[in-house]
Amino acid sequence: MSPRTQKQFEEIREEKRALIMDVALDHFANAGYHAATINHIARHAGISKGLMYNYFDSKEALLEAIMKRSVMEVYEYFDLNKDGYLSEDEFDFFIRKISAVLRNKRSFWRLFFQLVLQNEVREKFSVLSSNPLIKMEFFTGEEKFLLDISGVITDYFMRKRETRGPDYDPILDMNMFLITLKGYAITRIYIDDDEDDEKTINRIIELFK
Amino acid sequence: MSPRTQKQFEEIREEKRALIMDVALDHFANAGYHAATINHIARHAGISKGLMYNYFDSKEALLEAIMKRSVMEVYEYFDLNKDGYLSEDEFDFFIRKISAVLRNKRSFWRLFFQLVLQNEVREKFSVLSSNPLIKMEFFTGEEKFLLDISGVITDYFMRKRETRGPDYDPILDMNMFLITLKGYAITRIYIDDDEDDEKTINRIIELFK
DNA sequence: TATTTTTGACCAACCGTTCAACCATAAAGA
DNA sequence: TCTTTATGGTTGAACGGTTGGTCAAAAATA
Repeated sequence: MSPRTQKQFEEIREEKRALIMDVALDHFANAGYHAATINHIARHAGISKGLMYNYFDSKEALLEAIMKRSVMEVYEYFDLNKDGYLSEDEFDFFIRKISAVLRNKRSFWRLFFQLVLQNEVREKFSVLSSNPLIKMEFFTGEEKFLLDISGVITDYFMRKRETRGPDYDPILDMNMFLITLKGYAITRIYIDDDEDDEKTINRIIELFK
Repeated sequence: MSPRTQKQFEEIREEKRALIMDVALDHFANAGYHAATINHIARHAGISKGLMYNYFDSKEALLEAIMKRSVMEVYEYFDLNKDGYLSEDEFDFFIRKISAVLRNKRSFWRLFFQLVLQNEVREKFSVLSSNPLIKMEFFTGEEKFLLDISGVITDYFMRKRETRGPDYDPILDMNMFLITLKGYAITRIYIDDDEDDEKTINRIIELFK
């Protein structure tokens, strides 16, 4: 018989797990995964080194948990399973959502880009992405998680062909869109306070709507 | 007295130094600087670990030497000290040069983006860059090296104002150009064989000429 | 033989990880 | 109300392994 109820324990555990993951994400992003140390994370989370291993099996498992949580947060934010269809009216909203998710989760994106830039980490942790930011495949053991907005985007640009003339090249337009999106992402990851951000966002919408 | 002439020694030393740096650059880019090991580099360069320290004082010094060499190569490739002026006619050539320098030195760019994504490495090795790809400041001890094409680009877009109408916003146009350039760079670093590359390049030139 | 290159065993430091021992809590028993 | 007790939280010393770096000795060269 447990002195505390099962639920109490789980709530406390979940809170502490979240705290550790928050601290670790920042440290991973700042120092890089390999240079980051369990000691540093434990100290900044206000717990002992040993306790880290009560919550996460290993440093690698901690990274996996962080990545999975972040991908799920982005996934839920975009709510792609709802319809998976991007209308022209929703396009503004879509771009603004991307802008917001980049701003709000900068540490994650910093870490994400670092990981996908490294071949060996990419293989080890299965953070596969031939098209980062657009397609994120991530699986740990049995579970598999996939965030893929490439289908939605492809669909959107193919439909544009109907309203544009025969000279319209949907593939080229989409590639330019993806390039712009990634360039915007990298820029936004570095520079946080950009007073021209609204202008830039509007221009991107104007160019690809 | 030295059995070989001073010059002979220096030539051999320079060659071996270059070999080590080539191997190290690939390994740093693939595994990440911190995960990369001196042992691995020595083995793949066909020398012993101890000899590494005959050529470079430390792992950090090796990274600095690699970064400095790469920045100098890019610098010489662009030949910016020649005029520092980018005319409209040269714009095509300029974009194609960027494309080529991204393709030819992919390992360096992979490493570069990894480093500038990490705050602590950025501080430690002074690879400063508020605008990566556009401005690279790098100094080691006394020496200082700077690659900055931002001035040339700013100048180019300010001049565009004269031929465009009063509605033309040079700052916005330049920001979009930089975003596009960085997005193109990130894309090109990941994907090496893109049959649509020529189309993309032409479109970028068309958009910002 | 004089000089430089090259080696690999060696070292201290640090890393991720483990574990036996304590601590805190709250229900159960007196 | 106070003590007991069971349970999971928490600690930090300790461990094995790896790393960057050193150095005395050997090999290579002209």
